[in-house]
Amino acid sequence: MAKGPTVYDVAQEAGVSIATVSFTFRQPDRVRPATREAVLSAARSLGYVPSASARGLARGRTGALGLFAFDYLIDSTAVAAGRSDVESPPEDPNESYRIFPLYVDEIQRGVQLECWKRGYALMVGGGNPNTTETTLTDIAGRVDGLAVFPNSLPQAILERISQRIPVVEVSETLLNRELDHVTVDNFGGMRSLVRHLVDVHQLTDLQFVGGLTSSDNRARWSGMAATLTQYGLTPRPLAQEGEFSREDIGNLVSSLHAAGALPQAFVCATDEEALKTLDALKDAGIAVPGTVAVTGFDGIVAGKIARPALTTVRQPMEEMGRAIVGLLINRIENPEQAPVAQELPVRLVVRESCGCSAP
Amino acid sequence: MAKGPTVYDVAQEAGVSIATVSFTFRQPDRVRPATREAVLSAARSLGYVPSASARGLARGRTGALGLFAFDYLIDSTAVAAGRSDVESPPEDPNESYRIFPLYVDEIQRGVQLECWKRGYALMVGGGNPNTTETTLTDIAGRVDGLAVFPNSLPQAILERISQRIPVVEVSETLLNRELDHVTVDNFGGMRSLVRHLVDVHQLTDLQFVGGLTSSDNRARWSGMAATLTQYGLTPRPLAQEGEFSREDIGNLVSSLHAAGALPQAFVCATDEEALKTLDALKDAGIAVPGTVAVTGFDGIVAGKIARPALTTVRQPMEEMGRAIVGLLINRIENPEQAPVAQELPVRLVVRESCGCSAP
DNA sequence: ATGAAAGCGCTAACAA
DNA sequence: TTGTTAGCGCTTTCAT
Repeated sequence: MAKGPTVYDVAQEAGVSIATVSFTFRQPDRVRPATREAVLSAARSLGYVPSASARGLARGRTGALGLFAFDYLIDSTAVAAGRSDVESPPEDPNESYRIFPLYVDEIQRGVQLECWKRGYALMVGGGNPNTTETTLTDIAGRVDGLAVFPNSLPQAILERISQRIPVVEVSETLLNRELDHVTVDNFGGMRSLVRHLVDVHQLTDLQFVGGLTSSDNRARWSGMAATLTQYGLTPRPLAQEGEFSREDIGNLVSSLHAAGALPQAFVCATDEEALKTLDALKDAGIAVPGTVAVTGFDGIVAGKIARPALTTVRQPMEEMGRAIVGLLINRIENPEQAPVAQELPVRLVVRESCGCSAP
Repeated sequence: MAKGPTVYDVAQEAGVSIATVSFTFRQPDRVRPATREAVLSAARSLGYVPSASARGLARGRTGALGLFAFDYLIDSTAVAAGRSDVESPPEDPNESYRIFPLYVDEIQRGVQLECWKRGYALMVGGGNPNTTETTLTDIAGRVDGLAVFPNSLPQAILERISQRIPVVEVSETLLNRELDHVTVDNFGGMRSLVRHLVDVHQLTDLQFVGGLTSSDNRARWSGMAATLTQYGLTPRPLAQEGEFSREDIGNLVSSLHAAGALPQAFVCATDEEALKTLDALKDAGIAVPGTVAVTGFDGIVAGKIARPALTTVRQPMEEMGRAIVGLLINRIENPEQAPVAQELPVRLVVRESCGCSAP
């Protein structure tokens, strides 16, 4: 690769100064048409490609945004297990994970589209258990703003980066509200869901399933609790505080079953937990929605394919991605503004697992 | 965002020169341990984040790779229609496309993983019908190498970029073999598939379905033709040269059906076409695999969910992504080397649509 | 082992 | 309208 031509080469070829070359690209109207043509054709014939590094250095901004996500290698075996109609044994290692687009992917898509639309380039970074500080500052040094998924990187590093460039968080608010972030109406979504269960299906005995580690989950739980209270009903207490594994859920189900104390519905904090619950219930030979209903939250694709299809609350993932970019750009242009928390609406998606019949 | 600290600030704080600061980060062994500590702690306390732009300018390389893909908004309605067990009407606009990860996504994943592993940052770019030259050179100016999907951008632009930085193409060889590219063993894959159809299912009358516009498709077709010839069989001539739409396939199927001239199998060039064929056959009330078999090529996820599940040839997408990055980095480090064409193996995936029974 | 200094290619005052 | 020029922050000889 020969070192490419620079502004100097183009300037010489066109018989103008480098400033004129720069203007021609940045503010075409500032130069006389004839000059512009000369520069453009010189650039074209030379195969000139402006150096983003040089420009970034000079302008103090890179024109790129970053997206940092944890490198989730989901074990879809567990997810797939809930779907009786899909072959379960992975055919080869390549197919053993990521059968469906995940939450993260869908948001990433929104981020990409919005970035391009707004004229920003997008750098994607991936965390993994041993993300070094170097990797991280490396990407931080390349962008004008960074979007991060919850838990995708240590709080200390996050803090440091956010001192340097705007950072927006998805869902979670780790750094005490100093950062912009986008969330969804978890409380309201859960309220709609619970109302559906109570009003339409006449259910009164609901069990929440989900850890209370994320703020999303906490909001969902409180939405459920508050709504039931309005009806004069009492939600079943939580089984545990932390994350629920497939095994945890299996144990929960069997002990409840053994005690003859099954709820009328398992209201899960996330689709993933709901899928695991579907799976556990199936193992225990308990009919869904016949004997007990199950609901999720998120709206991931796997829930749509599951049988029974999962009733859930869908987050507007693509919109979230776009909103993230909007906040980032807004803050880049407007650094001093107070932190913004943008809340997006969710939508109840009624399918089969709540007791409604298939369309 | 206060302008962040620079090498100068760190140097001053640590009581050394900027060169020493640079060395400390680039070649830690070149500086005395005590010095190193001083610099590191100064950097830490100042919250120093090196500027990628400055570094890129100075070194002549950005340390980033680019991936450019067409912004495929797949109409999954057609795809979903082939699956009788999945609700077909999209619930909302957000769900009307991209139900499953696409070919492109899976490759992108491989690219991401390999980039991070090799210490490169990744910029993703998205083409759309009106990608301007500006957008494009903009991304070209930011990276040390670019991976492009076929048809994701005009050949003229591609040519220009490849003059400046290494470019590797996925599958297609547009620019007359001047570029590195990765392909898969389309010919061999099709041979395995045809042999399966002939040997196991005793089929002798096969109809190819697919446009001959891509080199992948051409290789698949010739693999089929050559293999049948070896058996002394004759492949059905192609119905048309260009791309096959759902409607084209519908017409093909009905005219064949009306003429009582259905083949024993439709061997499709891609999974997407196979899914459309499944769909068309279903509309025509023709049983698959009972009356006629159908096969695809690619191994996209939707084919696995379809009913009957699609027999196909799977491309090692993640591997392809990794290979692309490998070629790119190799050429960056070794610019003068002759163009490389790396061919990856494929694997026959027998499912139901060929007549085999579900596992 | 460390410092001085010359760029890397571009932008943006400021002049002309 | 166009040219001059001083950086932007970092790397990298070349001295010391």
